[in-house]
Formats: sequence, C-alpha cells, structure tokens
Amino acid sequence: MGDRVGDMEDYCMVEAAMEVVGGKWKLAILRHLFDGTCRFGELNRAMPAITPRMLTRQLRELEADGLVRRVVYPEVPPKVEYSLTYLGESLRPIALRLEEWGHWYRERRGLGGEPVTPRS
Amino acid sequence: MGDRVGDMEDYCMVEAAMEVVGGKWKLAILRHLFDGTCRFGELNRAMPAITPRMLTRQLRELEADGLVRRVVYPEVPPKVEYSLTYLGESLRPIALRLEEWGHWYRERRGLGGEPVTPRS
DNA sequence: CGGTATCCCCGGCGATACTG
DNA sequence: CAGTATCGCCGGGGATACCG
Repeated sequence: MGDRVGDMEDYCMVEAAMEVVGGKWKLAILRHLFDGTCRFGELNRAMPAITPRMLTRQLRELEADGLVRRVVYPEVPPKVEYSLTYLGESLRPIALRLEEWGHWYRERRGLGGEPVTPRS
Repeated sequence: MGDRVGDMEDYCMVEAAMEVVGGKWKLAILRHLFDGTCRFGELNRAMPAITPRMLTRQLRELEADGLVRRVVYPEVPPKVEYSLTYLGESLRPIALRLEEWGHWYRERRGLGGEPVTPRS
C-alpha cells in the first residue's frame, strides 16, 4: 500500500462532499437556511417545486449528516424549525461561490435549461 | 429590487451548477484535469473504479457542457487528449474549496463512509 | 401544521464483451 | 488505445392520498 493512495484521497474528498450535498434539493434547501431559521411550511412555500415528501427526506439526510438542526416545538398546531449547524454554516462560502458560478455559467451558455421543471 | 424576488433565481443557479457538475464522477475527472491534459487511459488508470463506459459518458457530458475539450489525434494507435476549457478552469477554485471542505468534514465526522467501493 | 404511506417510473450507473 | 454494444439493477425522485 501507499503507492498511489494519495490519489484517491484527494478526489475522494470532493466526492465525499458530493454525497452530503449532492441531492437534488440539498443545496437549494441550504441556500434558504443561510437566510435564517425556517419552518417546514416556509421552506415548502419557498420551493414550490419540491414535494413535502422529498423536502422531508432531504432535510432528514441533511440532519443525519450534521448540516441541519431540527427543533420540534411540542405544541399544537405542530411547529418545527430548521436551522444550520456549524457544519452547515461552513458550506456557505462554497455554496455562494457555486451559485455565482452557476449564474455566470448560464450567462455564458445562453440559459440552456429550464429553471424549474414545469408542471403539467 | 424587491425584498426576496430573486429567491428562486438564486438557488436555481446552484442547481444549474449541480446539473453540470453533479454526476458521480464529474468532479473527480475535473480534479485530475486540473493537473493538466490527460489521455483517456491516464484518466482511467488514475480512477480505477470507473468503467470505460462511464468515463466516456461523463467526459462527453462535460464536453457538451463546455467544460472539457476533446482533441483527437488521427493516428494509430489512436490518441485522444482531454483538457479543461476556460469554463472548466473557472471551476478550479470552487472544486478545490469543496475538496478542502470534504476533507475537513470527514475529519469532524470521523470518516463515516468508504472512500471507494471496494471490489472483492 | 408537518409530516407518512404507498406506488411507480425513469435514468444513472454498473458489468461484461466486443471493435476500428 | 479508446472507445461501443448490450443488458440489467437499483434507488433517487415523483404523484397522490392520508394521518396525529
């Protein structure tokens, strides 16, 4: 061992990051949480294209990966607040730069794709 | 501009970026091309886990998205060189920061996952 | 309000064999 | 050397209905 171990360590890290952040809605969710704590419904209203099911799933994964904190208020009607952990916050600069890049990229490429999948 | 009109434009851009760069091997490939032009076989040897088929597919997508340049030398035996376009180069700082982040993340989280799916 | 349950589709991804 | 061809899995993601 040791001959070419360094190779995979390197690119593996970027893939490790992608596993955490590569879900279809993950970065979109984080992006909203950058602006502050959100309730479930707020997030869902802010991203109408995502179904509650998927929003839940992605939030739970983000929580399991330690990027998002979920706080349940035991009251009625139910209230749940999502916020970023320190780990989640640490992604802010990168996400923002990626966002910039995406913007710049689409300008250069002439807005190739649809912004949001249109529903029938 | 209005308070939050830009919302979906914004996060859409990060998703746009993910569409281009979100493939399982995309960033890994780019990461290798950051170090300079590569031939097909070099890339494949550098990433033994990826099959030729997938390597081809992801390279073609990167090419279609304008991140990678493919140069064919009409000689025998065949020789094809892959390099980054200006667009591809522009991802370097972001990819590097994501890599840093991935490294840091895994240290904090105690190396949760396997680096590469081990073949038996 | 903040989710689950259920069902299903599609395409990303993989393995193996073959070719100009 | 640099790919195709073929086949198939599997799970991420979606639609809709329902629940505490």
